[in-house]
Amino acid sequence: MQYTVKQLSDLAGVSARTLRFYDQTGLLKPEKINTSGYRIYGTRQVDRLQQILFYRELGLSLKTIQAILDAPDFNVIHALSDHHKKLSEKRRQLDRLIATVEKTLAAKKGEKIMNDTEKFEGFKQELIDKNEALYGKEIREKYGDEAVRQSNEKWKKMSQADYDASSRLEEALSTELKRALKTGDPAGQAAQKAAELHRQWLSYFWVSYSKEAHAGLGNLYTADTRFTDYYDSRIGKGAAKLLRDAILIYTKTK
Amino acid sequence: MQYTVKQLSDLAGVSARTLRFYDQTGLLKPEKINTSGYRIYGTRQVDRLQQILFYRELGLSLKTIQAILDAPDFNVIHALSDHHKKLSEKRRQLDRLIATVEKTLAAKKGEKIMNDTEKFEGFKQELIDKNEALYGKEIREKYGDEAVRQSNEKWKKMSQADYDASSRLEEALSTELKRALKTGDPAGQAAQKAAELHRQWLSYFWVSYSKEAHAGLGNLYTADTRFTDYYDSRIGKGAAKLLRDAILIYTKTK
DNA sequence: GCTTGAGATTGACGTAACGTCAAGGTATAT
DNA sequence: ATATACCTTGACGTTACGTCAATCTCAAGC
Repeated sequence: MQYTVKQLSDLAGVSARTLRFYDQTGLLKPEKINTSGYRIYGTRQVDRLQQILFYRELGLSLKTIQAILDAPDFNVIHALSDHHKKLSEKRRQLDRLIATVEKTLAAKKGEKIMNDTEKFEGFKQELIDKNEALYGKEIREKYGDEAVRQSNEKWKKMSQADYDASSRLEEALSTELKRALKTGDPAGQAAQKAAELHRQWLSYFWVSYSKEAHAGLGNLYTADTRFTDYYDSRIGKGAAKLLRDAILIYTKTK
Repeated sequence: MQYTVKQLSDLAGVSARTLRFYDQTGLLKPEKINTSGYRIYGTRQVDRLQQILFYRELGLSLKTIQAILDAPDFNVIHALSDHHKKLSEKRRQLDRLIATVEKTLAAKKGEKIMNDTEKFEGFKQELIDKNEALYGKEIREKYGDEAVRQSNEKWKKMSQADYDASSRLEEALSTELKRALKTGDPAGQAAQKAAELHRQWLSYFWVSYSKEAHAGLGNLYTADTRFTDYYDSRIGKGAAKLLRDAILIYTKTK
């Protein structure tokens, strides 16, 4: 069997550059060079390459490998037994390493959950307060104390899962809004999808959804600099205004 | 406590050159430079160095380590998961390699003949090959070569962003499945959410989605020990079966 | 005060094992 | 005849430092 560089490299799973490099260093010379200057490898080279890769896997330097393979008393069977032993050992090492990574990962995840929970609690309280400050009076007047109490209850009961889900929605909204910013068209597909996501996201926080309230919140986004800053800095300049316009269109047409 | 390069290098067991190099790349800047131009390290730097060496031990690149240390809560889990994946891949490859050594040894001893392809069976580690090995045969039989080819094409073109997104989905799936395991109910909210996430995840790998194919893959999860082991070890005992059942319900009812 | 040896500094080049262009020649199918 | 895939030889880039060289600083001993 005869192979060119590409053929052998495909066979062995190494790059053509690697084979040229091995030729250059004398580690693996081709069987011959044809009239066009192409490297041609034969079966003996294939076998030698296999040996090289075994040793390479063990972490030996190419220099060392060459010395081993070119030693006059090199014994293939002995070498292979040796490979087997060392590879098994290496696998045990790798297992230990993986276990360590897993442990670290578990610890970090634990940390993150605690962190998120804490963040979440703080975030919840903040939002309840903000909600109360923004809408409390108005809603109280319109729908009575009971509605406000219910809303706040819902808030407090909001589970971690809900929070996670709403976070994911927020991320999706952010992505969509970024896309929408490229065209800047509030009636476009991306912007309308963003508005829809925003409605879904809202449903995690409001007891009942109404188009008017949604539109009202949209207006707030440009009227209140805290919101504008939040969206513009996280998503891009003009994001708050774009979202507002998208919501206005969304609530009117859907 | 304050240290010069040599003192810190002795303390931490790294060379002074390493510390200078870390300074140069910004990975570990000294606390201050004294009037003679000496680098002076403080306690915070000692702690950071410890972190660096820990992650270095795990095999992460200095670039990655810097990213982790400079953006703690965001990057670390993803980076470690990523690394874990790589290490696991490496482990699987090692297993195959050991098998190849055994085979080669048997061939040499028994004068059996191995063809050139067999000689390198354990060495290749491309994702596509692996994907092909895992899903190829089954899917090929059921849905034809074209589907597999297209899927491989999709893989090749899959961008880093997609990869990241699919990793996140995988993580979310894992979380949801763990939650579902607590009740064990495949029709429950968590399990159904897991099935949905699994569908989303799949969409990153399959060109076209069909309920039948999805259900088929679900069945594979319990029929094939490779999958069962994977899910059960990573998520919990019975995870594979639960996911299968959830998928079956999901594909029938949605 | 002077010497001496350890330790500090900034370059700058070296190393391993390739990866990645660039510029050009070759084989082959249409 | 041309497109495409594959071949060639440079030559520079990469990672994580090692290894000089030339020079400066510090603490100790005489």
